[in-house]
Amino acid sequence: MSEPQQSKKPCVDAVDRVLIAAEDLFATCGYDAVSISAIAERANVSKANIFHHFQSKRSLYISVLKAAANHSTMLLMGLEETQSGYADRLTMLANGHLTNYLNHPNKSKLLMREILEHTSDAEIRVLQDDFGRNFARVTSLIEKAQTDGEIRQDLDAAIVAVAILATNIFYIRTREQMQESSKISFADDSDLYSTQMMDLLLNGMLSR
Amino acid sequence: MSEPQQSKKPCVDAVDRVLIAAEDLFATCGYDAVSISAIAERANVSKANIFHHFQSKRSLYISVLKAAANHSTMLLMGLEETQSGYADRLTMLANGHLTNYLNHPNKSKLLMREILEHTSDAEIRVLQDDFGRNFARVTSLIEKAQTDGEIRQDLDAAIVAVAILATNIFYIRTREQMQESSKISFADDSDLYSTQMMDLLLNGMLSR
DNA sequence: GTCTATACAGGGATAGAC
DNA sequence: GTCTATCCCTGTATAGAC
Repeated sequence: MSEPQQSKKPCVDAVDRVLIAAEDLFATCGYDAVSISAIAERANVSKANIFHHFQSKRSLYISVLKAAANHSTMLLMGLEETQSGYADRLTMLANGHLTNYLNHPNKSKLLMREILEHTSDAEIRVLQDDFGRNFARVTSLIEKAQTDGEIRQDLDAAIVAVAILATNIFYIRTREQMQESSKISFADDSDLYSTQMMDLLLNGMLSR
Repeated sequence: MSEPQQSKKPCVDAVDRVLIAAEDLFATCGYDAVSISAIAERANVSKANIFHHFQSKRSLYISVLKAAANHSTMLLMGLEETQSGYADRLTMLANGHLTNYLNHPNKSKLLMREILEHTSDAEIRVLQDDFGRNFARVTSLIEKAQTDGEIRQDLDAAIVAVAILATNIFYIRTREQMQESSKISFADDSDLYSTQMMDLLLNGMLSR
């Protein structure tokens, strides 16, 4: 239907360029350390133009966050219907969670910052609730596995969920530091990390 | 030797009041969101006075960070000499790590932020190196446990260390959110959390 | 050591032409 | 929709009196 864009150099329209620049800068430097001027410069637009499209700096930030959230939210869907055993499903879940984040480092940095920080802003509470719902979904998957007897029934399902998510998040956030200090075999091999960690979580670390 | 201080209301000298105020504000709001004026107001001194004692905002921040690091660093010491089995030692380690952070939320927030973020600042790299050394110490404790046969030898010791630290850090950072969403039994009982998590890590989650 | 006053840069946001 | 120019405020930092 629409004509092919007459490729100007940017080739995406201004709003998108602003959103991309903002995502990048906010993710790297944090909200307060980024100025509208910096975003404008990187997006090749004027400051005033940004304020034309977004009511305020904060609302631009919220837009960026929402885009990131939409992108990451529906990862878990479809997992409930898989046929394989629960251990496999949990492994797939952990792996999917991890690679999604590694593939979109900016979006994940932004979301994590807001989820781990305790904000009073209503718009952001929504994101935290999103996360809470996803967490609950993981928990209930684990509960099913317990009913089926595949997972120990004396464990709190939430503890298991925390273990899976926590280790993933830690890995993502500290990967770069680990790479520097060498000696850590899984630092630049997320599959290796994932395999070993799930082995530990599933089977424990004590010798038998 | 020294005379008892003639208790003025503050009862600590200006520099300390500034450091305390700064720690509190930086921990809660982050570096960029805190202004010298805000610190001055809370500490009951003038802006200029802060700049008299600290060369710049950044150097004040570094001072606060260093104080926090000194306080938290030598937690692990003495653990190598304990007599009990490795499983107990690791449990004590995890527990100590956790309660230390819960008892000093501001210091831990500040340190975590800087450790998890990838900074280029040389002064801050020092803190990250500190953390790296502590991490290495935990790892080598685990390696000893493997040599003794108490812990599975097919596991990478670093994976075990990551699992312990990651779950603790996640717990600390998300405790408040968990408390809101109820249904999470260990949200306001860190001992319960610690016990259950170590049970999971030591024994795994699969039924047998 | 502590203050008041001030310099000066950069921030967010608006006005108005094109 | 996009720009240039501008407003006003707040931020860090300094000067100089006490």
